[in-house]
Amino acid sequence: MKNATIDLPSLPRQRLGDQIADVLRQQILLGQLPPGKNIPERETAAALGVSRTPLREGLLVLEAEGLVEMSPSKSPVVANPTFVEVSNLLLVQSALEGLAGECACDEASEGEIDKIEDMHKMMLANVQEPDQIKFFQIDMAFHEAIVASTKNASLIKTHKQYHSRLWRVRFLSARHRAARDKAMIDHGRIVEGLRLRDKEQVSSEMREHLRRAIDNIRIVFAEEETSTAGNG
Amino acid sequence: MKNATIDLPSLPRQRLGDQIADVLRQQILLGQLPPGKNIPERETAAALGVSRTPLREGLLVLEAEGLVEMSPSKSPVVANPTFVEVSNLLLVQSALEGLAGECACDEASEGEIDKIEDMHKMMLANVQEPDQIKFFQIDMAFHEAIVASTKNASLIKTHKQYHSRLWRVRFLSARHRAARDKAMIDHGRIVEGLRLRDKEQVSSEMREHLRRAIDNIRIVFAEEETSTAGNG
DNA sequence: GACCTTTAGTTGGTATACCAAATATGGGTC
DNA sequence: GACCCATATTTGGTATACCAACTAAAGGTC
Repeated sequence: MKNATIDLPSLPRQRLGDQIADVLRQQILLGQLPPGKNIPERETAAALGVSRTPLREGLLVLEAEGLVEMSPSKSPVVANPTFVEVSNLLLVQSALEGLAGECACDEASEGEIDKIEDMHKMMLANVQEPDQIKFFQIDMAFHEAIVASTKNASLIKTHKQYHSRLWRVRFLSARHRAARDKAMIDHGRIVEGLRLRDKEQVSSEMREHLRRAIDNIRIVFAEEETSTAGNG
Repeated sequence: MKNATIDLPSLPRQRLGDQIADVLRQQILLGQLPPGKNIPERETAAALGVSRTPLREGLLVLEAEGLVEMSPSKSPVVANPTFVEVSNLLLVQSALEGLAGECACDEASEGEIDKIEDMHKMMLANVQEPDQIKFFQIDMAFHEAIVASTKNASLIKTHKQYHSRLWRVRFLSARHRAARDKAMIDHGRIVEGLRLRDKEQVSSEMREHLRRAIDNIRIVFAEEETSTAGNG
């Protein structure tokens, strides 16, 4: 096993547990720690070059976020949500982004809207590129930027957590060209509404954008169903 | 100091850290641990009859919920949110409850709506009682019951967290008779909409109900301002 | 040969011990 | 007498050690 020690700054600017949570969260989002994977405490702590105490604190953070499930006498495990659970998550996220759209019309500066529009244009330029990761990352940044422009710290934090839990499945969904095309249409209307500061339009477009995503994700789960059935 | 040891079941059915989080959360909500109060780890652990490790895990839970703030080399402290922060929390909660109202129209059973209506009637019977705590507790249970009827686990959990953070300030707000009267009107429309399964009505009533609460809470902060100014 | 029992090993849960940073306090100096 | 520096104490952060529950495997019995 390669020694995956994370770099420890001599001055602990941040709690080690939070840094560990960040590292593990990245690994989960990127699929290096796939859903269902065990995360034994001793082994993982040794691999990261830390003790069990901060590792455990990091795992508890991820458990609170819903990315990891812990149960007594069993190794913590990367969450593997069902379609219904993901659907529920998307509903909540749609409500959060609906609010974000409304607040952004009040709070976003022109400069922030400029940057949001830039992201939209960059996505348009990449919509037919084979490099899906780039497209997807800008997609996520687009949504994050709108939420950030509301300056509502609670909204930003809660949205970020749902973002993490939905990252993987939305990434799988973004592989479909049709889903990307639909997303671009929605994004265009959102940017347009932001320019006009039209709360009603932006709010409902963002809300419905995510609700439509549920259908795309149903396809992803159906594919996974057939592929796992083929393996068994 | 009285020994406030919590009862430890010989079989740890639940993680000790979570139990500790529950105990401290109750104490914060009830004002036994008022905003700004220090929660030193060693002292508190000793008072609860546990070691620092699980106490710390409990504190981290409360920090994630926003009820406690932790910073290096300083005792954890009970959060003391500003009006702007509370206002932001209420906006998010309004979005969550708006979604809950919509989903409840689809998912709530007739029996669940019966219980929700019972709570409403019980509040009507207590609206002019001096026992504000009882009125307030039913008020909170009323909102919780509607959210629970959606069967959306993520929504329930996130709503519960915001519920905790808003508990104290909403309790202070509920002392005002005018606020209670207004609440009863809103609740009546909500129950009516639930019976009719009118998503649009229930959703917008619940959303606006909480947004109106912002004004009541502004009054609470104004009062606190003057009272602290008087003390200084 | 199959099933039950026991035991060894692994897991997470908790307590304790150690460390470093920050702070408050007391003594010394100007 | 006031201000500065050194030190002792208290804080949270981390590592380690211990424990109880669960699991799985091996050996004995029917």
